[in-house]
Amino acid sequence: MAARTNPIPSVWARRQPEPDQPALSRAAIVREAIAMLDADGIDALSMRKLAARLNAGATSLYRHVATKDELMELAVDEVFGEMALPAAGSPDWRAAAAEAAEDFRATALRHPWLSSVLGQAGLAYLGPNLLAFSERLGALFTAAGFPEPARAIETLLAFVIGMSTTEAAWLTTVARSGETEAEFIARLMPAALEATADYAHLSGAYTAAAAIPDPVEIRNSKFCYGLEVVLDGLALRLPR
Amino acid sequence: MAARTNPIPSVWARRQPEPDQPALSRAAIVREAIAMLDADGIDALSMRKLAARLNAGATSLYRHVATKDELMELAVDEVFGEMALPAAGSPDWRAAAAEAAEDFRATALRHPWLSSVLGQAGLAYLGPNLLAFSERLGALFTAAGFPEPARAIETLLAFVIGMSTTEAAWLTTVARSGETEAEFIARLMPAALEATADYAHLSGAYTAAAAIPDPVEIRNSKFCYGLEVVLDGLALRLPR
DNA sequence: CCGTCGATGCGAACACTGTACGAATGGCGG
DNA sequence: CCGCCATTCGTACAGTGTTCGCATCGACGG
Repeated sequence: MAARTNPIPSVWARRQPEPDQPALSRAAIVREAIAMLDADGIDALSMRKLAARLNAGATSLYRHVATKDELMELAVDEVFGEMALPAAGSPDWRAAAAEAAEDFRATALRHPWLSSVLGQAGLAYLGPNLLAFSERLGALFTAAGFPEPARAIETLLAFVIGMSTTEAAWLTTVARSGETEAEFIARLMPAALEATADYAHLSGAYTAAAAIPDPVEIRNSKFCYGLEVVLDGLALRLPR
Repeated sequence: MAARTNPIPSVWARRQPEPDQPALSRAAIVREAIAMLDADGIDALSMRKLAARLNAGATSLYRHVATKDELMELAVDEVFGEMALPAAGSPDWRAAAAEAAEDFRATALRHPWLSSVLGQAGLAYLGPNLLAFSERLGALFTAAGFPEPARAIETLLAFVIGMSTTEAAWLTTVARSGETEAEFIARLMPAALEATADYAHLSGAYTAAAAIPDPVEIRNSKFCYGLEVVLDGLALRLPR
């Protein structure tokens, strides 16, 4: 028992708290997790790799976070916190709602892994940031005079989530290919056209889309079109 | 080298093809995978367990399926095949579109794992069944006179996917708890009310929802409300 | 009837994963 | 100075997806 398995503890080995490397904390863990998720996608995040980036042992994380799923919930709510709270007092409810929707989309595209998590956990977990966001959205629709503001929220969010999820998944696929979005489309086009050869409407839509040079612009206008549709439909629910 | 690690091969050990257990095939694998996914959720599906249910060795599956991800893509398109193709010739485009939307939702709720996969892979993978579905939807909107049928499809699908994803994720959470949906809600209510104590609109919405006894009915009417909103918005795009 | 060949099945192994457990350590209150 | 408690972390376990190479089998050509 005399011989320790560790090297002789010396003054030099004793690590002193580095002020720039703030001690392990829930906030630091979540922050670094988000950074890894953004950089390398959802599959690249493992507790071991995350711990390594924090200069910590793998199992040390569990002192601050119960489980990996819980860490994900925290990460999700954290990025929801990036969204600006909808302006509830605005006289122009349409503009305010559109802004909130676009902010949601932008956040989802900035963190494409978010869609994966939403697909599994949904909005069931109510973090404070999402809670605040929904509340303000409710205030917005109530102030606008909607008889069923909750329904309006749900409808708008469903559209935004559906659109952003599809878009984020697409961007993830593109990113995995290592190519530009335009390159990826160009490479995929022949296969897509062949697959849709028997389908008049689909192949027509594909060739039409291919004519527009900038894929980003296509996606933007897709989103705007749908958003206007939803807002128009909602406007019909306003009294008088 | 003389002693084989296998037991002495005898006539009795030699397996004869059982006609009711049709040989390993891609179709059989996909079918069984869907059964497992439906029964126990997405986390319960592993190649080994799947193989065991097929009375096969784990790695035998890879003769018929390149990768687990590919298996998932096949499973997704397979369940898309359960949907009825939208009636393209119908004079009432609204009814036909609504029917397609509800069919999509029903399918997503019958296979709640679908949302998880969509969140990761999106609609990037174009299986023949989803292709056919989209094509018919395109025909429907074209016949109805929409100037931009592709946009209409995308908008409708975004809403349906968003709504179904959220709903499926919720149902998965409920299922994991082992309780009825009503029981689960009842147990969650105090926490939800406390969490939303500071938020007038949210807690109001919660208490209002709690008054309605049947949670299924709430979800149905949520979906219908949003669907009507989207269809109303689309109708405005029809010429004249 | 035998020999060969391609397709199929599968056992073992590899590199990882999330996480439970218990031992070590360090700083702090008494 | 002692004892305690929060924190850290090495080890271990039960899995995971997937690769490799070998065994086996049915069909077919000679």
